[in-house]
Amino acid sequence: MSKDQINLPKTAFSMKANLPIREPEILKLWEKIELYKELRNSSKGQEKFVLHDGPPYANGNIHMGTALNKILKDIIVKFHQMDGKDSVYVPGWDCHGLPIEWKIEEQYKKNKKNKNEVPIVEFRKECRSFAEKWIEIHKDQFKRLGVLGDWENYYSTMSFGAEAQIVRELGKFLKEGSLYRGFKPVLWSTVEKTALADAEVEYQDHRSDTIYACFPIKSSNIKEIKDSSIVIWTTTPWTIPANKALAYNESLDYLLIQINDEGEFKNKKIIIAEALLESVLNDCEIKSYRNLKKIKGKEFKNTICNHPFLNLGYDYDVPMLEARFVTTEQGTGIVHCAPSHGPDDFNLCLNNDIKAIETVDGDGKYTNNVPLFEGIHIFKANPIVIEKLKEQNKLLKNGELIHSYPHSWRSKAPLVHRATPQWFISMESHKLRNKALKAIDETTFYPSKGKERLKSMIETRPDWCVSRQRVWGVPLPIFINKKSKQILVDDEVFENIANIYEKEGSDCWFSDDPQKFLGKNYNSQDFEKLSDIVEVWFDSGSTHSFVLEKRKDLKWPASMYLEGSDQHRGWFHSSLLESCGTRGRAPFESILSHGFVVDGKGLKMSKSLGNVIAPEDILKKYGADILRIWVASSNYAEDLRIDYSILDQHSESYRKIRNTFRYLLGNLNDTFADIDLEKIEIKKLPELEQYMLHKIYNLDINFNKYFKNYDFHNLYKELLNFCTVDLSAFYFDIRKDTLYCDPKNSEKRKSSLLLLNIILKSLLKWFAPILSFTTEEIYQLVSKKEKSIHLEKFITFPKKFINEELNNKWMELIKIRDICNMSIEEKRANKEIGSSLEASLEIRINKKLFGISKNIDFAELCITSHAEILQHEQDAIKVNSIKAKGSKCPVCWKIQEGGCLRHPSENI
RNA sequence: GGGCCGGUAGCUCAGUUGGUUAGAGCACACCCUUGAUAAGGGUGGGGUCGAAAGUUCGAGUCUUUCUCGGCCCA
Repeated sequence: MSKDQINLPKTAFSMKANLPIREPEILKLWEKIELYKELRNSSKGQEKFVLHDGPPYANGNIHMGTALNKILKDIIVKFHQMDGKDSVYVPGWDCHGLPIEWKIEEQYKKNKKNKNEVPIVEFRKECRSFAEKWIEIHKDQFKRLGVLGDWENYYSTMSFGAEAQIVRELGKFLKEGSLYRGFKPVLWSTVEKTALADAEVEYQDHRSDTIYACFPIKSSNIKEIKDSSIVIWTTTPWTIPANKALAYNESLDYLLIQINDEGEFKNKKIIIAEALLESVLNDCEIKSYRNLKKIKGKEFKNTICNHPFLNLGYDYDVPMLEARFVTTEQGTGIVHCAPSHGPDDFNLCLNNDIKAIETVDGDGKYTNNVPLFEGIHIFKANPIVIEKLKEQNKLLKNGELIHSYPHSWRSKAPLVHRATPQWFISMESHKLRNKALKAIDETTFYPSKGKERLKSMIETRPDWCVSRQRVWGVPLPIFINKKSKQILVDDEVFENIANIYEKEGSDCWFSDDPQKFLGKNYNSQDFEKLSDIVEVWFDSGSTHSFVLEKRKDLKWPASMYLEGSDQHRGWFHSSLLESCGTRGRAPFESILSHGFVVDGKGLKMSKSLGNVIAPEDILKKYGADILRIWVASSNYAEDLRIDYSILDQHSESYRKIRNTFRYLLGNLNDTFADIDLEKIEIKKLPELEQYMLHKIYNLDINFNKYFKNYDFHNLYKELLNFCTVDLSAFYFDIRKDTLYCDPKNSEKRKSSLLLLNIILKSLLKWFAPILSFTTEEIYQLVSKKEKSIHLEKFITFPKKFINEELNNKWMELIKIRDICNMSIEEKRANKEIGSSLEASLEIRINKKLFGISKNIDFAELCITSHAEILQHEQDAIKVNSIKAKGSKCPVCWKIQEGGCLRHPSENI
């Protein structure tokens, strides 16, 4: 029996994918045909969908989080493109900032160069070329993932145009008056006279003076405590002159006690946390005391104290404020707050309208804002503070403590928190908070929980500090009048600076004559030029202004911002504030946030756990399409797990999908007919084909529903199930007989080929945004219509595909088929039957089922040689399988008595 | 330490307003096939829904506590 008599599948589409080799070839094709340009040309005039890229930092190789982010973006961009929109994607990079500064400094260290001896402009040039280098590396890595975008015309926050626009944006805040000069504590070295970043800090043991100091109650709702004192403990007595508040924890219990010991404090009443009673009594050597009252923390609300130096000119109120950072680890359970000398203190005070002021200058000496202490160096102030406290009878005890304390990595000198002049954007002065909250309400969030997350952050955040004392960034375009101390606010000056940056970048701020920036209307002698730079979140928060607004191919606001959920405090946040401040609304219509990549057990990836997987490893072992399946099939609303066993399982699914395509291509012999769906005469098709068209229509409805909600894991599951359940195990299996063994011109066979064509076209398009490489590989094999699958649009299926009645009927038929299979399996287990074609079915069904089964060939449906249907009153469905009688047709392998009717000449 | 989010079969995910024996695909086991063949088909096993307590006639679903994990803040 020769095999040329049957129509076996034949295709050039290999079963083995070999994605790591094949995908780069497809990338070359996309480059050759200039796919991104083609996409733009072909979508001219269509409604725009603009997913605005959140810029990754141009530093270091991409990791799984970046890969996830870019692939998710690409999937969404491609979906909208195929949905008929002009879906534009312009990738960008965040370039300024500390991490790059460090990298350059590290290089200096290696080469024994001193940063301070390098001119700023030269240093900045090195930062710039460092960022440029990484942008190029990232570009290739992102392209390799299959991400389509305008790679040639990407944006960066360090482009001259961006730097210029950032100046214009700041100018808007300055002009409005919401950008103001304030003070904020930063880690400061009085030796180097400079601020230090966290990474420049070394912790070493340090001996500090400690004090227990008393703050007398001035007024309180608790009447029993009015003649008593709050006791605080601190390791920095020199900050007492800068004290502005006391912090307590409302969930702690406190005690009012009276000291009985002889001495200065006899009969004095003090308040401390109950949990710290023992340690305070011990430290302060209090032998005898009386417990007067227990106080709940929350009762302290609205209590006001006096400063211990009340009689020395410190005659302001010291309010008690509620703070969660107060613990019972050490001290008294009440913390003294100097907003100029601690971040916690600063934030707490800021939220209670107590601003930090300049209490200590760059050298470490008190300023004239501090009575009694002006001109004294803070490191020499402790003994004086202690002495004054004693003098005022406010010192319960003093001592010493050796503890871990921050030091400069260069000079090894101890550091302090010092309030330095900083620039803030007010959340309140021009109703920025309200505008932002309203904008959040007008934004769609995927998943919806993102809305509350962003909202609660905006509701409570303090004013936005936009200045940094660093080098690698956009200089704050601020001049201060030396005499009046007024900030220069002049549109012409801002625009002049912007125009200069536009031409030559912002380096010149540090090197050129200030007069160049001031123009003709002001004399540079009269002004101090600031050397602060803009914090990088303002840079990236402004991308909408120099990317979305400036480029003709984009639109403002963006259709979507899409980032990891950490960006609720990052880019989503800063973009929202910047845009609400300057334009009164959000720069996005929707926000999609995704979770974090964790390992197979749900733990975060870390070198020490050894559970890190790099995108590169996956690309080498599996290919980008497998990674893209992983993205599509994971629920991004939560954290996304990945390990090799998970990837192995996804690559199994990929094989199933690939083989589905291979079956289609094989039976179509790699020839593809583009069928006009509207012209199909559905009623002339066999019922099985009609039923499949209904399934396709239904699947497309779900597909669209899921896509509209960006619910890709359900969408992918739906497609995968269609391939395995409806095609492979059902339609394909049943139709093998017809496709292989019917004459080529048989109507039934032609109908099936028609379906295969439709299925191929549908699957290619449905899968294209996810399996970008594999669908292209197939498209290149069969289609001559367009240059790429990605230039195609989704199919609109004709309504006439719908046939609910038929669908209901076939759901019943499939139930019967399932029972037939169970019956065959019984006989198979007994070794009576092997292949299902060795079986003959006796199906007994009730009247109703019998009615709908009249024209149905169950032998065909169940792939048996024979099937008989009998009407039975009792049983709904009962099936008995017996071994088929007769001889096996050498062509179609059916076992029939009296020979095969289809292949009579082959019978022996 | 605080805030927010989450924990359903080995894996990826469904589970409407609380309502029958908690579902799908993959993986697994066994069988069949050898004309999708490093493929394909069939059948089957597998979950005390993170834990405990509570509300209810009834809880995967509501409440509380705990636990584990993630993000942000400190």
